Amino acid sequence: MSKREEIIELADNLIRQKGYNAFSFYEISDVIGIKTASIHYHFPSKSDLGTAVIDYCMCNLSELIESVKDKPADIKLDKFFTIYSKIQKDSKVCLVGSLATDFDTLDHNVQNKLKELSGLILAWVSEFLAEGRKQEIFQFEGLARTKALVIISNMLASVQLTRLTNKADFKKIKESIRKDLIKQSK
Amino acid sequence: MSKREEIIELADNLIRQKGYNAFSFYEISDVIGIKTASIHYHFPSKSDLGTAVIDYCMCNLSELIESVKDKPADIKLDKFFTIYSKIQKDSKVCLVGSLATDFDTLDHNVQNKLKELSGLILAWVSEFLAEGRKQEIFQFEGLARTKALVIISNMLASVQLTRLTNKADFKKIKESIRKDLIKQSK
DNA sequence: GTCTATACCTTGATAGAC
DNA sequence: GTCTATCAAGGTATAGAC
Repeated sequence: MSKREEIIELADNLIRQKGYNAFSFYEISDVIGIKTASIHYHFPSKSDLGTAVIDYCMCNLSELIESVKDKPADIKLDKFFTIYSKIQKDSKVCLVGSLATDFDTLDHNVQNKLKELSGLILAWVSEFLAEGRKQEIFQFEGLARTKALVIISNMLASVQLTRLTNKADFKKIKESIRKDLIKQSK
Repeated sequence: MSKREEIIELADNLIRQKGYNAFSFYEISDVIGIKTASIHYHFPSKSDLGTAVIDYCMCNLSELIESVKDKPADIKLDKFFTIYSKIQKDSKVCLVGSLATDFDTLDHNVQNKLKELSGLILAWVSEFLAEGRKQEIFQFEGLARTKALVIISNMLASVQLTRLTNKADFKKIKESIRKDLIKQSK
């Protein structure tokens, strides 16, 4: 892994653990054994690093989407849930949620990139929800896009909320949503 | 309103707009016409101000809970939704969500106070959900506490997410949840 | 690409006068 | 209670040598 990638991955983790405004170049330099000035060689400004982190996240997500594109909708839902299960296991939060709370403090470049990321997530989830309903795997009322917003909201906030209540709550929330969505044979 | 209250209210707004680590004493001093040193008279440290903000939020919520305690469950649900509608109108986020993303950077006093606040919210919502189901106003499966977690998650994240997608999405999410919950006469 | 050195700014916080 | 003055710490960022 290149130093550039190392920096991005560490920054990603720090943002999701502490928030964008609380992590510093020094923390990165300290861990990967490189001086703060050297980080500026790879990323001239903190905003450049911020956008790179979001880009990295979008690439990973795109790969995941591609890798399950021929799988049934319920498998896609599982994959989607797994993203947040992993996040929650580390007591972190998701990138979108972390950056959304700091939105007003971000540079326009970072803001726009973040909107791209949320757009990608929303499009994917909307698509496999619609697909699952058509194939009678899922059941829900209204627009697929609205249902996607509801489900994404749930995951996004669950990882935040279970920092305050109980780690076990995450699983309960997840199972409750799944149960509501999966069509019961009555 | 006392200077102390002025400071708390402004800090509350700043946390929900920019995040805990991005707001500074200077911003407060600038707005309410008092020097930063004077703020330290009221709140020796930033953590003291942080806990005071959460306390203030808990007091307001307790008053709201008390004011609707004899009302039917669906009115309570409306009141609960209205809290987030107001937040969303200002493009802000809720205090719990904002502080949850910064959780690891907060002093223990602030962390504990925040857990108290989330406990209060969760207890109230669980209670009126259980009550509403018993009176056959609401319908849902499983524990009231789990359903409360799901609904709180939705509101908490909606105000964050609609910063990135579309302001109108908030209302759609809200209506979708309400429709799912309110018992249909079939 | 990475280093040293350093500039420059913003913060939270304190001391002491009024 | 509020002020002025001041501090130490920590942050991003740049210049220039290697």
